[in-house]
Amino acid sequence: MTSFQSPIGTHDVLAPQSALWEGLVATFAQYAYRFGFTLILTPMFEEVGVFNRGIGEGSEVATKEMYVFQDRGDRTYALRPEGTASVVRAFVQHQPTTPYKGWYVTPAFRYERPQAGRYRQHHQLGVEALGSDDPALDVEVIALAWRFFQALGLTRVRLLINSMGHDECRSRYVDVLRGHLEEHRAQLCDEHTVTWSHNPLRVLDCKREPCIAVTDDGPSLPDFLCADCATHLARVRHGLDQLGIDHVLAPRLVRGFDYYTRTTFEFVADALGNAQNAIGGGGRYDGLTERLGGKPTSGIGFGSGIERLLLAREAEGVTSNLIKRSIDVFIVDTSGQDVATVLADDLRAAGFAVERGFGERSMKSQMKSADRSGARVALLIGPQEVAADQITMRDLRSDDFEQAQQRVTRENIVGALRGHLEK
RNA sequence: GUGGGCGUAGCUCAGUUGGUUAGAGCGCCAGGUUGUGGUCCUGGAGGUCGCGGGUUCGACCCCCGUCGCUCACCCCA
Repeated sequence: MTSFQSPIGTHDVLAPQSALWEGLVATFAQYAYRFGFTLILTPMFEEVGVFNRGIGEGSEVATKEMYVFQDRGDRTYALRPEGTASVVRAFVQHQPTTPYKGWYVTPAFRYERPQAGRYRQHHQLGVEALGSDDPALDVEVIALAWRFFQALGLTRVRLLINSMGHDECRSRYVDVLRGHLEEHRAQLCDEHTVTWSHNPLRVLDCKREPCIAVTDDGPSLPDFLCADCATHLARVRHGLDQLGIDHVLAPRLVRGFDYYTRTTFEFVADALGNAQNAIGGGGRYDGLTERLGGKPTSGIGFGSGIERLLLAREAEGVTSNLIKRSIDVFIVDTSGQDVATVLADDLRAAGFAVERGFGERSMKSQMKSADRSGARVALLIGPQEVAADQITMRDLRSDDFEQAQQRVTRENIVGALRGHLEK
């Protein structure tokens, strides 16, 4: 019989790696709550229009990378390629009181060729805050991300920030940019000599020398902001300065989704040496609720890729665990399994993480399992202990047989164990 | 979608110009007398050499195809 393996671009995560995921998500949840966000769960698939209208039909993700499928009722759905559109759809549907602040953790799906830091199923955590256009909210969202990265132990992270303006500022800029590109279209890279007029902003994002040269001495987006948008950007930057969050203005930062207005930002991990070094990003999307059929409501959010965060930690050599995931006690029972069964239940009820030997294995063999389990203490139960209604408590970190080991009565074991582990 | 590298035991890898029963380390299991892990010693289990064709007296090795992994371009988390 042939076996199966995980689909292209997907991965199974087992221990001990999975403990890093647990710790990372728990850390994010903790910070999200500190900042006043509550958890939101939305379906992993949506009507395809949620994403087409949300992130923009012309975007790379919507046109080439979505997992679209028909269900048995002939409805057209798509697995979500990012987090924001679903949350905003839910916001429009349920109309919670504002300001609404939700955090999420979710798989995201994009049909692409996998490579370092890029997968067909990856995982994002993020927040969305709707109902206020106060730049102080932008600052909070960015600060949450920043503090979270710090908590993960990341130090080599740069924050790039820009403003897309609102519709009018942006279209004025795009017009001028288009003119500039037309004038210099012959000097653009091979791809953009053909496609520059379709979406001029994309050219800013191009990493090839010719396009960089052309756009470098072209119009700069921040110069085209209206007074309100310019003030907004300035106040966001002022807030970041107040918090000591270093950032640089990145006039060519436009990002891949069409919904952004005003503030956009991206976190780059310099420890990641490849092209997939963006560990998070986001921005303000003041027109998105309307595009999804709701009332005008301003919003801002950010998303971050779990796989990339873990890669960045690894690249920086951060080894902290984030969460404890080891067992406290291993029960070795050579008198049959009855004592172990009840003792394990008692200890678990008392809050200990308990593992035990299974099968009629020798004490030596079970001790070996105890050692490998990482438990600090082994509890030994053999015929002698059963006869005396006692348990032998052995500290596995010690190599001194006499000191490491003591007999405890069955009824005192919880207290003795607690006392020992707290030492 | 395009291109480079790679697929041998659970893991990391050897495998000479194609030549008998395919190896190592780690891991796993069991022993090293009378109930005790981590070091040491001994033994053992475990592989359709990714899969399918082809060349050859003979293929892990050569050729073709295919699947997968990986890296890069593009784009993004």
